[in-house]
Amino acid sequence: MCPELYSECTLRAELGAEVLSALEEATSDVVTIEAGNDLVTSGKAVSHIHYLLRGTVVRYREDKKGHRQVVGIGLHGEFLDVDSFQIRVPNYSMRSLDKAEVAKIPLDGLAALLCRFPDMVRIFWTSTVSEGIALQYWIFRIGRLRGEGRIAHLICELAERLRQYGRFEGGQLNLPLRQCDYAEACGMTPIHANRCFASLRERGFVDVKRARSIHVLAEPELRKLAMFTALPINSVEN
Amino acid sequence: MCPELYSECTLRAELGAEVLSALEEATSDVVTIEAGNDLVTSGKAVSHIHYLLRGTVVRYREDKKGHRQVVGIGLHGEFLDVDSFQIRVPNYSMRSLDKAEVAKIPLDGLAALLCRFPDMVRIFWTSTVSEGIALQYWIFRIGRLRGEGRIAHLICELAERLRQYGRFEGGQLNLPLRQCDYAEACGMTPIHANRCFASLRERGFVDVKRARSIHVLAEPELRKLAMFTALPINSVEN
DNA sequence: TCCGTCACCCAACAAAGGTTAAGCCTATTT
DNA sequence: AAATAGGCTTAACCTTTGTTGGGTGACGGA
Repeated sequence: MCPELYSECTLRAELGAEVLSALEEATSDVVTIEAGNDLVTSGKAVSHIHYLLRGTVVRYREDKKGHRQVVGIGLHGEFLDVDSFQIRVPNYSMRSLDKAEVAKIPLDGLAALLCRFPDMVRIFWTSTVSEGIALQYWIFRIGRLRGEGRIAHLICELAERLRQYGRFEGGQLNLPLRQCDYAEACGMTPIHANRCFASLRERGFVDVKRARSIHVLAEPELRKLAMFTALPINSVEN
Repeated sequence: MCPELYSECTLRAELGAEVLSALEEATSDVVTIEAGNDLVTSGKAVSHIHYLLRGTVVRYREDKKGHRQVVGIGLHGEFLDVDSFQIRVPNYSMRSLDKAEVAKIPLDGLAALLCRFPDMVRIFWTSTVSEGIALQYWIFRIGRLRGEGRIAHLICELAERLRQYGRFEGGQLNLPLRQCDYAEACGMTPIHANRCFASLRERGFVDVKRARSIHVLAEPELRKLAMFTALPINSVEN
């Protein structure tokens, strides 16, 4: 294992150095996933939890016709599925959008760690709560906003998260999401997502050549349009 | 405190008798909430977590214009907001749909309990994970289904949960939800919810005079229409 | 008994979003 | 330099959903 595997972990401060190095020891593999491949497949038992070292991942549910609903986006430095510690057989899948690097921690190894460091349970619980709040935002986004607002809302969320991680330089949203990924996340067709991007561009709120690099020009207006409020955990404002 | 306060708790088996009676001791009040009143208000700090002894509660987020998006439904026997142990200031509200009775456990009392019974942390964490999975279903429902399917999907979820609690006798869904509550949960207008109910009735899938008592006539068809799959936790099938 | 309220119902029209079927641009491959 | 593929764009048409405005029946309070 290369040293400092978890140096960019977003829970670094909470977990502390000792736990991080214990996690590193418990890590069984570091694998590379090519763009478009599944890390986790719905219905197949998992034996590890995943930490994203590099890349971007979507968590999704698929309907009968193979249409995907994205229900979460994993950014590098995040644990992707601590919840699978409880659900051995997930009913969601996860797929990388670009070349990703993933650290895998076996479930039994994690179980041992959680016994050795009881604080970890609290921290992971808090993290799960945090994700739950984010899911409620996601529901609000799809349930109460129409196309343009949904896209704007998702852009705001991603900008907010990147900013927290110190990776939102110059209002630039550099993520490997394509328009069709935004569509799958926002519950609409790619064609409609395209209309929405066009509209946001016309209004001068964003500058988008390709969805993979969005330049946020007017975040306040974007937030207003999307009725976006910052997540309550890990933020001072509300 | 009357005895056996938590006798109908859905986590009864997991928590065990000792913890339940400790919870009962830690309970500071049991209050009655009239229909339509908030238990928890977005932006206002909470000092207690809530357990629902009687009644039905919706958790919702409100937009600027006061339109609600319901993001969760609490049934009696459930803890409504263990997550507020971490988020002191919630950004959601909770409202009772009928005359409800709620047990309140102060946060500091709960903190003491969690130290005394470390297993509780695991149990509450698992419960939070479970709720997260349910939220992903909720996203799928709104994101990938259209009106009729959404209503069907929500009916399936509620039926499933009531069945787990042994309260789904005779295919009768006896909950105080009105059509407009279904609408707020499914991200549509009450008028459209009405059209969807009419359509489900015409097809013979449900018998609805008023939404407050829905008779499920054809659950398999309903599930198929809604592409509903049972929740993975607390269920054998997948 | 009358009145008001609440939940549900309905119809006509407008707007938003899905479907289908193209075409365009750019980066990569050959 | 031509060929290809992926991501984006557009247009025409149709379905779904929202909007507005009104109507019904049951029920509880004055």
